[in-house]
Amino acid sequence: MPNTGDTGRPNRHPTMADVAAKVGVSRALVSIVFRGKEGASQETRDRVFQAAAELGYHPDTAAQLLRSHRSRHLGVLYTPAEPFHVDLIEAIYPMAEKHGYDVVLGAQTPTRAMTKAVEELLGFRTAAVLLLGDATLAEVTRLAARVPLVAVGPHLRGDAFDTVSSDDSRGARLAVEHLVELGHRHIVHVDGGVKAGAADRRRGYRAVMRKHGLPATIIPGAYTEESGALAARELLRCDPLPTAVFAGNDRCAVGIVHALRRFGLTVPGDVSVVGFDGSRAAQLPHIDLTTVRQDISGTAEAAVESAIERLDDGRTEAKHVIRKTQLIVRGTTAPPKR
Amino acid sequence: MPNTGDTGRPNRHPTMADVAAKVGVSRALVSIVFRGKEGASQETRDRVFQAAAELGYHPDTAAQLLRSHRSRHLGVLYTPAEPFHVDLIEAIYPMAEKHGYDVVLGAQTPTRAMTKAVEELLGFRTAAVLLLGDATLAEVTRLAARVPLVAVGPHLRGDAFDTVSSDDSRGARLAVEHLVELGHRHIVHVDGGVKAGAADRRRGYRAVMRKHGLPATIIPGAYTEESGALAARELLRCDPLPTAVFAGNDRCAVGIVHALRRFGLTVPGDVSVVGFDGSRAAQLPHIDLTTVRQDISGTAEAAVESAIERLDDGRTEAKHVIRKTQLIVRGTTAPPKR
DNA sequence: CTGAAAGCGCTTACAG
DNA sequence: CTGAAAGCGCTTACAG
Repeated sequence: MPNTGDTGRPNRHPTMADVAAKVGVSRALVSIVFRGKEGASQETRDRVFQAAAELGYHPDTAAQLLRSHRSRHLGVLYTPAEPFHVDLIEAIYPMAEKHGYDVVLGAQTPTRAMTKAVEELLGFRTAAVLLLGDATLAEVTRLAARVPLVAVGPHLRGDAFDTVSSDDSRGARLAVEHLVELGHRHIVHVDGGVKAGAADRRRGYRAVMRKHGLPATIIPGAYTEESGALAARELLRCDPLPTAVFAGNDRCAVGIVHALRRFGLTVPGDVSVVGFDGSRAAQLPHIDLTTVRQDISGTAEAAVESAIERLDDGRTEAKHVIRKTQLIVRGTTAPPKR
Repeated sequence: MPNTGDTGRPNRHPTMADVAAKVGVSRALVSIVFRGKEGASQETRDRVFQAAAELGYHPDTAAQLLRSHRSRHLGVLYTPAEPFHVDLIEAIYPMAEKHGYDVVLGAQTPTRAMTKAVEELLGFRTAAVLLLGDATLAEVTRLAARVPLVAVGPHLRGDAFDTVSSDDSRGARLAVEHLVELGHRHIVHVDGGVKAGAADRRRGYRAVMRKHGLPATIIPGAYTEESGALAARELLRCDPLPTAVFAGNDRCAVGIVHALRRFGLTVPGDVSVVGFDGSRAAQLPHIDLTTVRQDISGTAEAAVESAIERLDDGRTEAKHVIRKTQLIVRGTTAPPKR
């Protein structure tokens, strides 16, 4: 018995030829209709889309990519567990769409190194790659030799890739000046170690403290809630207790706030806390965190546009964009009671 | 002047032919080496990989997919902003890899509906789709007609798709029994509305309360921190104040804990709180949430294996897996003081 | 191992 | 609008 070809499996996708046959036109015409090119009457377009819908036809992305030799995909390398990255990719999607690009996500997870995620993206021949988060100059340079690259976050310079970063130093100064203006003199910084922007935030903190003749105290931290909770324990060992803390980022700040409250202290009554990022978590009503907001949609916009300029406008010189930061005063800062 | 073909752009990817030419072998042999098939000596393999590395060659996924007519990609539809989904995808990656599959992420965001993400995944011709989170029976059934489908989370039944869900009802009973055993009599449930598992968790709560002759009180909620914070305000209006709360999920529980502490109450001193999910957030030291853990890695494993069975073993009957839940007693529950 | 060949599902000119 | 044709970068037999 000959095989009928019907395996009963739902994954035999219809092709352009099926649609063409059903409508009674050429495959080329179907292609034209689906790409929205001129050369087909409105009536034909309607019939083609109608037939496609009935058949459940959708173009094969792999075939389109292969033949057109022109990817309309932006690869985005990100860490799913990083809330700030999630905020960024949610902003990247509409920006990419505006320019006619799709987004392909490359996830970096505990079991999946950056290199693995990169190879996957390059395997899909994405037109460009947006790299969120930390990366060394060597990594970025190597990647940029293979694909147009925009690094989002790290303060790196190079003429083979673009970057979009925030004015972390200025943001830190805004945060600390705010605390000083409220009357705080004993302000501690829980830093972000070697993570993106951490050095500049430290610098900004130190500069303001020096300017006001105040002693700088830095507790080593990281950009996580755990590190904030840990730092809070350190804080409690200080005598006298600092009246304010400038955290390396929002996640760290949230950890600090919760740990302090758990230990029976009030925020901002006993201790004021400022974060950094302006993440969604900071906005939650039970957190209501005073923070330095990075311009997330502006960053997403600049990153996508940098990629588009290289892709569609032929720009080849590097471009390094720095987005402004903004102090958002909310409920975790107040004048010191002591 | 003829165009040399060198545009100065870094995105002219080398092909298999380039590698073959460099090594001095046929393209077919390079293909064999890259797919790890037999038919090439160890020495040839080394030379091929060496040349590929020097050229920066990586196979074109689109071309492989197109020609082999056999996708080794699992599409995963998820919501980046949902921490529980992030925990799941991090577990899905290694499981998929174990079976020789790659993962393609389809993101559902505020600006990007599920249908859009689905079309993208189908455009890539992923071999199967794992659907995380909420979906209606109609949606799931329609999708399952086009691609082998595993729905993770929703308590749906159908013979066109597989599901993996948790024993939410039993989990809820474990949580509430725990509170009753501690001596609580006034236990409120902040529910998850129409979200996945919410109905079963409500049922479990009601069953235990009824069994012990206790009055059931349900505050309408959602699976978010905001809803928890909101519910905490409701709670404070209760007279007398309930001594324990069973939250619809961990995010909601975290919102409740924080809001209560912010209002000056202690957890578990004044109020005990139990969550649901066993998410990473619940484990954080400053939260230390008592919760009902869903078997995340077991769920990921079952979901991937269900897909693999349809793909590689030809299974066509539906399979509905229910994973056990487990009570994890941590620091947010204690005997009532009142 | 080689080498020629076919073909996956498309896009892209091109003559009619 | 059609129709035949070439080709994207691969995989997959197949004869040698």
